[in-house]
Amino acid sequence: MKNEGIGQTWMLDKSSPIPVYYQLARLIEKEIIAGRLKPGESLPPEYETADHFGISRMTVRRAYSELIAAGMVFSERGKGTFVAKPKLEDVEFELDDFDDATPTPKSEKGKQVKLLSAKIVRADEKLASKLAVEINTRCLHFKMLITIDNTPLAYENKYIVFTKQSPILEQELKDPSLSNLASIGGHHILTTGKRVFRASIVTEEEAVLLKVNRQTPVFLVEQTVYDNEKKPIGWGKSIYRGDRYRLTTYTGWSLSDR
Amino acid sequence: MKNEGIGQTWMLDKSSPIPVYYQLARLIEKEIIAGRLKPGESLPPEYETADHFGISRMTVRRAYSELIAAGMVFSERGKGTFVAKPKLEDVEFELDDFDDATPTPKSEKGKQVKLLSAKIVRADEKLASKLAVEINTRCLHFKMLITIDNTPLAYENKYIVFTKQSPILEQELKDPSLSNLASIGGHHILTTGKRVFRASIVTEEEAVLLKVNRQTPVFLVEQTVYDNEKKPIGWGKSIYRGDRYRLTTYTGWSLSDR
DNA sequence: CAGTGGTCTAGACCACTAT
DNA sequence: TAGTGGTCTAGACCACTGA
Repeated sequence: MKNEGIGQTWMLDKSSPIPVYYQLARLIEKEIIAGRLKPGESLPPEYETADHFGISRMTVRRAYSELIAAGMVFSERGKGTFVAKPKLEDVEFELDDFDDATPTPKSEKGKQVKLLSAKIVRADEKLASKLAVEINTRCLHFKMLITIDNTPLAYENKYIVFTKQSPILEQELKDPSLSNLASIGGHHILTTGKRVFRASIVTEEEAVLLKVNRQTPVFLVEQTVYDNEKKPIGWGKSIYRGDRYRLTTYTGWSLSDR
Repeated sequence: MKNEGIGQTWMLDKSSPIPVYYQLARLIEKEIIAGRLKPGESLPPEYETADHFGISRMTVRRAYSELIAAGMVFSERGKGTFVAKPKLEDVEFELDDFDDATPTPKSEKGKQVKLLSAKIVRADEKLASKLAVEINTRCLHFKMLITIDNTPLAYENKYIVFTKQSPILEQELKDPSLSNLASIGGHHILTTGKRVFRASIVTEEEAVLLKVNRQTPVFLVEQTVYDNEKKPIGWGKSIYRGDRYRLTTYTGWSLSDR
């Protein structure tokens, strides 16, 4: 978990108009993105980094703070500062209890992800454009069904760019989130993701899989996962039962509840 | 726009285990929430606050930073630090161009909000529970239709607790967002809001209003706006055409694009 | 115990804004 | 020019962690 300093050479330009703390933060960000600083590993302690670059500890703290605010690292008093695990799937849906009166959040126990199929496909025009690859490029395709207590809740289709060294390990399919799937194929740490939510109605096929009536409302969720270089490496289209899922957002001020 | 210092008396306890910067931030937050520091007004300059409380300027900066991070204030170099206008409706839907290939965001020009009705109603059981008031409490009820180029896009029902001094001014109904509506009735600055999104299907009534077919998918958006004391003061239920609206979220790391 | 991050100080110089 | 926020320093003491 230890780490041997950041950047062999001086890469901080104190005479630059760009603040030192920002230069340092970006430098560390690059180390993380490049994979030379991996999730779980520790950053050099503040004193050390300050020494190494000949800057004040407060300036180092400012740099670390930026990374903390971005969610890339976290610190623990008395222990150190560590690279965080990227959380791409953190805008999770909640299961809708669907009873307006009782805000009791149902437990997600019994939640299961069933892999319906996993195969290699050739990108058609649409998929090729989503993944920004040539048509006919080979991609991994996963179909999954999410159930709770054997009731189907969601149906997911996920595609990731196929990169030769992609042995599909049973083990890695236990949590087939797009970000985990993408990490199978030697891809780097993921940096960003995008989700688009639409309100829609089940198709025939989906109705059968989800065991719901025709005309059942659903969330249609399109998710793209990007590379370090912001190139798409994964794309997915999921159907969430509108009668079981909801999405909640909070806005506004308040120091108190943060 | 000037302001005469924060807190007449010493309210900072330097011997407390609670950090001074945090005490100060909360103190200023209270001033803002209480309305003694209004949006647009300036906070005392950093030097002055530091002097006033006998603390270092860096500590004041840390406090101000917390408020900036919370979105309550903002600073401008050379000018000062100012109380921000609360933005409650900032998780706006985007108009869906609905053509997957072209990500050209349609302009929202021609967008109009038509007030269908505005009246005083008595809270039924459901509304009473949403607004945390007694059944039969009087509330203002607004029905609105949002159109663009005369095409209906969304239908909104909003309720706010009626507080006697609520002269409904035409002028204030031009932008009938919940937070603006709520400010009509002498309510304080709003602090927080919650939105719940569901996927659903239009009712008969809504289909007529929105001029869409039966079975059209829609977003059902429930919004609650809270008081400084976190008591609900407004509640709304809106229907957004699923074929014209979408919701986008971004997740993950990256210092670069912030 | 030594090592870490958390807070705080009392200065400093700078860039920007307004007058 | 005076006033503001933005950055940075070189210390300090503390609370917490782990061996």
